[in-house]
Amino acid sequence: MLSKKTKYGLKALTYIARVEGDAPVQVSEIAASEKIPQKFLESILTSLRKSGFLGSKKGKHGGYYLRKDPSEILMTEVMRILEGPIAMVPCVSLNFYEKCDDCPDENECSVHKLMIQVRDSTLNVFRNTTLADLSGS
Amino acid sequence: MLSKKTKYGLKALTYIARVEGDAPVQVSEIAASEKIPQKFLESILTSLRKSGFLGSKKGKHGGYYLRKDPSEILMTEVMRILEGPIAMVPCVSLNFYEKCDDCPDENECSVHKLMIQVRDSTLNVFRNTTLADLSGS
DNA sequence: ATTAACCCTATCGGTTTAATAGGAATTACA
DNA sequence: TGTAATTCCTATTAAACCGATAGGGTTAAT
Repeated sequence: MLSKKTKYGLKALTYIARVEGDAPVQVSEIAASEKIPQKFLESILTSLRKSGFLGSKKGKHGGYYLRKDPSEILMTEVMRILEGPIAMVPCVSLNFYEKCDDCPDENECSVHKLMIQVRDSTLNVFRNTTLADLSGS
Repeated sequence: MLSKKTKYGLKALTYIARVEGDAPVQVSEIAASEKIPQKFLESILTSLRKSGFLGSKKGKHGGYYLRKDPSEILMTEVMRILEGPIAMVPCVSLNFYEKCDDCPDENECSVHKLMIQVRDSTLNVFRNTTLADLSGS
């Protein structure tokens, strides 16, 4: 299941990408427009800022803005920040690999084989989708 | 994340498919061989029995057996029983659809569009994989 | 009768998720 | 210079879910 955090984060990024003029976009505006609890959204935008996707301007008339062109923001990167590993099991994760306690040999594990296929097909989607694709009509 | 329940369930099904002669396979044997907590595994096999994948024989020398040929057990079906929806959000789920509270129009939701792609690519894997594929060398 | 196995219900501790609370720091602008 | 608007920071919470365990009931082979 996609977490609310990820869902809200993606919607917020899309909103900013669509709206963006020169002025930064305020949390309150995004929250109201996308029906996202404001305080929760604040924490999500913070993590997107800390990971480099967003910049912020403090104080009155402050807000958030994209630090890259939407076409350069890949879903693989966004998903890994918001949702964590893309793979369904750590033993097939490229960025968050962990060995299973049980499996003596990954190559003989039926789950391993299946989950590699799922990972690859999902990666194929995320690698070929950018924020520009999401925000475009 | 794939739940332990699903992981254990898949491993158990694979084990049964590989071992199967005429005699049913015992929970204790699967649990020991695959390093799965036995009581937990019992509950998993129960749900696989109730959903028609497995049959059981009670009493001494009892156990579980497949009710269909492995080549006829599709991952789509197994995953839906063990893990639930294949889609990452209910609003793109084929079998567990739910409308989002927020979204006024699904067709304009960027998350919706992205998650349809992910769903389809994952479905494509599960629809083309059977237990025979998992248990085959 | 005894034993081995599945079957059923309940419970529990831990973790994660989603959200809220309260204020501190910063900036625009009158 | 003061006030309002806004991001920033830390802490807390309620609920849900997950993984596992407990304890026995039922069934069947020998």
